[in-house]
Amino acid sequence: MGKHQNTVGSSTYEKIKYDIIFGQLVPGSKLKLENIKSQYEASVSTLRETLNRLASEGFVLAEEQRGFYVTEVSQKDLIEIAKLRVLLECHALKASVESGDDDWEGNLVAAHHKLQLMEKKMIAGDVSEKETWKRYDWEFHLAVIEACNSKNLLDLHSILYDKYLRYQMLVFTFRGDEAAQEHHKIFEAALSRNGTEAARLLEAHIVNGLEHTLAAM
Amino acid sequence: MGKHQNTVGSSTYEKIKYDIIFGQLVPGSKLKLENIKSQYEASVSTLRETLNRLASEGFVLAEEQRGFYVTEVSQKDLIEIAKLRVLLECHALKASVESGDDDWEGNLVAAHHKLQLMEKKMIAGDVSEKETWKRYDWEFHLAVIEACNSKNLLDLHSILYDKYLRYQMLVFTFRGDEAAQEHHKIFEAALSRNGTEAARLLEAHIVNGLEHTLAAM
DNA sequence: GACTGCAATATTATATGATATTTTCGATTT
DNA sequence: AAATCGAAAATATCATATAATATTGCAGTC
Repeated sequence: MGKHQNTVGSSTYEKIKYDIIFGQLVPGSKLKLENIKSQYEASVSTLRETLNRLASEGFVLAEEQRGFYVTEVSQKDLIEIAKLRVLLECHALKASVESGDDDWEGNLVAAHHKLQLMEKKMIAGDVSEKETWKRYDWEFHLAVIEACNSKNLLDLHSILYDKYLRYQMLVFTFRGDEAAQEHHKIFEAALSRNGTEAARLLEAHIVNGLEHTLAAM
Repeated sequence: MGKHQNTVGSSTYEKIKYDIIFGQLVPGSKLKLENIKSQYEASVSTLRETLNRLASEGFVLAEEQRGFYVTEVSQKDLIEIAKLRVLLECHALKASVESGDDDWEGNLVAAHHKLQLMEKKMIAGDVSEKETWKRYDWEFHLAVIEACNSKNLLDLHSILYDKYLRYQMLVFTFRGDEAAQEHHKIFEAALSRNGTEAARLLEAHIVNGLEHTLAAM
């Protein structure tokens, strides 16, 4: 089967990226190679490959001859990221809504359904699966824009989403019912092929999330 | 002085990136570690760091346990990149024109002046310095958007510009007078703080370049 | 006594060559 | 043809050597 066994490199990449996004590695802290070597059980060379990749994506700061640091966070940076996400995701949404086929609709309906189920659980007070919830949120947002017909755009969006997510995790507080309703409205507008309206709703959704996070910082 | 001596890693990064952008390394070709090791005079580990960085940026394709390849080119990819450049650069331009201060104006005037001088030379038939010309083109486009007040946006734009440049170099033909006039109009609109008009002109400039390149592919 | 500049030392990052895995490809067999 | 096996080639990983940066301690000065 397609179950490809992971290399040490790719799995440490996943782990470190995860730990940065979910706050296990604190912003600004130094990533001393000898320390993280034991923590992630990989050799220096492998770690350097990983850290160079993460530096390209902006999760790590690589200072020549001085080592690696977890990227700092700031309100300004969050605002920049949110604005860029609005710009790219709304653009992708409009393109996607225009050219999405039946497969796209099917995927979208499925992603929305799963997200909705999870949101109901969380609103009911069960916060045990916030991990899964975040995955479903990602899958929903991706499903909406997936038919935009631009791999380059989807790749950029993916990184921006993760950066935005990092800030959300930093000050984790559930927006609950409000966000769920916004998702639902976006879903309906997209499915009825009203790109302009869906983009408007998506922008509001992101901006609301931004303000919520800023207020908690 | 701030003249920091380069590490092997950063200089091989520059070299390989340069060779990809300027077509020295042909699209799709395999980057066998032993081969490029002698060509770029660096060890396997150092090269792997470099190639991982370039893979994050999209200039290299890293296939797990199968090695590294120079990213392929295609008309579809070029179109995607041009569209994204329009989206990001026009957005940045409008923000920049709104908030640019005197320093921004000064920089812009200088960059435009230098570009213009070089364009005159090239139109007159001297194609010996296309290297410098390209740098001035970059510096002009950067100067226009530099006051957009978003490091994240400028970083993304920089990578997109390089990807676009790669396609231009692939089919190198000088658009000459036409492009020079477009630059001049963008410059005037930006300086007179007419963001909407400048963005419209910039979009046309990029789209014209795109069509020129597509036609030559 | 506190501060500055300098040298010796310790720590850390960078780079390398060697080793262990994995894949590729051709020869052989079914 | 398809499948299997094994040698050769390539990648992934590691431990170690080299080079740079930070730190410490000590004189000399204000």
